[in-house]
Amino acid sequence: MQIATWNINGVKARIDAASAWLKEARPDVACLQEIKSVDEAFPRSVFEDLGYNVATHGQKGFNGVAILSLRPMEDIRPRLPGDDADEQARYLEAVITGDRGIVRVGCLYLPNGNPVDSEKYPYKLAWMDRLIAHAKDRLALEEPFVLAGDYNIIPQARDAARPEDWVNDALFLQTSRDKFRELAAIGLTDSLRALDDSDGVYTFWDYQAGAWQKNNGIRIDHLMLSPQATDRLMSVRVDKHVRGGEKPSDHVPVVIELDV
DNA sequence: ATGCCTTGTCGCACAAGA
Repeated sequence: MQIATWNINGVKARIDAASAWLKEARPDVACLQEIKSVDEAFPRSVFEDLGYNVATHGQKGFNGVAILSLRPMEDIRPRLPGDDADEQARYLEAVITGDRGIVRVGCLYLPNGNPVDSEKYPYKLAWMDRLIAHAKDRLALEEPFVLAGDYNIIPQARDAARPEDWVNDALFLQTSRDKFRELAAIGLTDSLRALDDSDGVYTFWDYQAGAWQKNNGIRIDHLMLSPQATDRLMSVRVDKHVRGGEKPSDHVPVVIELDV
């Protein structure tokens, strides 16, 4: 089963690019972030016509996540537990049954956190604490579990073309990276690093200042795996060419293959 | 040091992103 994550930066603006990639890659599951759409306005039929079941957790104007799946989804749950007052649509979970068992997929859009001297940074850290708590609960189920999304975290200096540009940024601050390391410490494996130790692997290139042309990228989109999912990990790839396409998102898809 | 670009909301520019 191929499972992908992709921050599409607006579903309405990305209908053509998303359709083209889904036709080409045909992932079994695609976790989308920043749909920037309410549920009622999400162009479901575009994806249903491509054979996908659609689950959304949207919000007006900003944020919003969706899961597309060729197979039926069960136990669909929006919202990250731990703060009923949190209005931001950043988490959606579903269970999908493959030929050799189930996989639980969490689709997340972790807060950016900039500027770091604003309320946005403590919100990011608190959201990460809730994610760690939720991941612990899910790990206790001992299922194949994939936590896929835009983490807005550069894990290490080698995950940025110009790490010196990011030292005071919420994506690379030590406090942010330490919280990401906690996810690994409780038992989640970074699927890309499990199979690919090379430098220069990026998933985001800013629209500004010719970042794509200069390959000034960062790796912030991750698929983190429970031990039961890691045991089934066959491959991982970044579909970098998508960034050079027509009217692209500033992120590209990351795709894993699990033997489930 | 800041903006560089892109998106969505309705706006007659602005917030937010990373």
